[in-house]
Amino acid sequence: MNITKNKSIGKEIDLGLNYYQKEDQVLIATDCIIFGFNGQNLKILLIKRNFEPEIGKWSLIGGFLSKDENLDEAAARVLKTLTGLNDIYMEQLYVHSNIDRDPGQRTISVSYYALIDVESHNYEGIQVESAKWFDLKKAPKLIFDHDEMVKKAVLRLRRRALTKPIGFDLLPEKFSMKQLQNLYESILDKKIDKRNFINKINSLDVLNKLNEKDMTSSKKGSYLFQFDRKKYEKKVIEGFNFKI
Amino acid sequence: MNITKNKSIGKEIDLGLNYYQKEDQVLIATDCIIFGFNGQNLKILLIKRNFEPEIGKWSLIGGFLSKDENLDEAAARVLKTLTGLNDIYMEQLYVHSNIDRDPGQRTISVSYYALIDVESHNYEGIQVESAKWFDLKKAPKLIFDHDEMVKKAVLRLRRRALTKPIGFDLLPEKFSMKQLQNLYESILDKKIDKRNFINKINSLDVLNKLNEKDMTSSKKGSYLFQFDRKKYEKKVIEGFNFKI
DNA sequence: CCAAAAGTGTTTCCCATACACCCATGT
DNA sequence: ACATGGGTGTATGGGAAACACTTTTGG
Repeated sequence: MNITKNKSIGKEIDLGLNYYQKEDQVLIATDCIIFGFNGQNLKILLIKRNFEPEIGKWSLIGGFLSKDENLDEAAARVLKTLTGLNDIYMEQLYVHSNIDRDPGQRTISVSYYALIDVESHNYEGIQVESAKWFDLKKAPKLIFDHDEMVKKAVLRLRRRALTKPIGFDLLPEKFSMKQLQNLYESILDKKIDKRNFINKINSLDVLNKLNEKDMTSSKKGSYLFQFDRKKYEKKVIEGFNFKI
Repeated sequence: MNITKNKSIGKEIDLGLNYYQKEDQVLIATDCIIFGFNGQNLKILLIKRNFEPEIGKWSLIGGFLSKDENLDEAAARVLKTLTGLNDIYMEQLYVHSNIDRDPGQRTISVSYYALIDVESHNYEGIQVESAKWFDLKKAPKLIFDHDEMVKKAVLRLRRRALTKPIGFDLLPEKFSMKQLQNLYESILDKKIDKRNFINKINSLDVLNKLNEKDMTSSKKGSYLFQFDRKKYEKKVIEGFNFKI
């Protein structure tokens, strides 16, 4: 068998010349799973569609890839459009490509996920009125295959939390140990023993304890912590094993 | 700000009507990183391009997505075209989308990786003369961003080997413990203590020891093993922690 | 008899887990 | 005084890591 007779590879041979070029071109979308945290629960940012198809239903935010950008840039642009923010941590997740996933037309979507602190970006940041934070556990059903995207994102976030530190993007600059534990419990969807959690976090050595207390949560007040950026990023690179 | 004024989302509103549809459509390719194992070293299957651009250089096998299939199907078709085989384990890896990644035209490529046993598919399977197995460590420089794809695939395979059993697809049906250890050492790129490895594998309980020996490797001969499909697949689902 | 690969157990150490009481403060 | 959430340490068990000698047999 000669390679030039093969359809899948043959196309490339005729590059720039034949009908395949036009015929098989498709639209590329990117959809963003935006996770947030408010100190208590893991949240997800959704948008109510005010256009067809599926008008009135909830969906991830998304947009199409333009000729002049790569996917990372497209995802960042879409995120900026909605939240007004640059420099958000984003990671490519998965490509969804089923033929009829979008009933309107053949579209392939690359999902990205982002992590942000809800409080810092609630009113100033979110510029689209139809966008709303939902508790992850109480989120409505989404259009197309967006629920599947979210499911994959949750799994990825969970795995990430078990191998790299999480929180820099999801927590305010100063936070209590309890908030950090709430974050981990939300992501892993399980209760963690308080002492074991603190021991583990301390052994990671990525936090600086401040001489400041958060007095809103209790009468005694709870010490606030900060991530030590250098130590944190070192752990992001080398990773660890968070068995908890 | 109204969402309908937003570029990234606005496009969707005009669905089926405006120039964006044609303008921003692009070609979707899929490239396959095909890992093989011969009992000694981890291999990768490459193809020498006999067409432009980059004629004569080595590349991953790939092809374009058609209108009538999703990406998994496209990757399986491309693989079948080259190796003649169905039912190969494949996994989606990553999307590469830089604007100029393919100098010929704007193309976005979704990489997949596959695992196969080199011996079983060497002569019967590989039907393209210009395809060749390379030792992963001695592979030539590849075209475009294919080296980056391979790098990501190796990392993924490594992570997989640490959390799920590996070998069903990469080893012949019957294999020696030494071969399995060679496989792990190739993937993890480190020496493993023989006794610790055997203890670990035995504790996983996914192998059946046969009453057969491979007499080619030594005078004494080494016992052959088989994967117990059910136990193996159970471990694939539940995962484990292979610290080695 | 010797070279070459196969096969086999034990000890040590670290880390994950389980677990309960006192502290500080505002009301 | 008491209710509420904050903060702290230890004992146990299991799994990873380090480690060396005997067995088999073809040449």
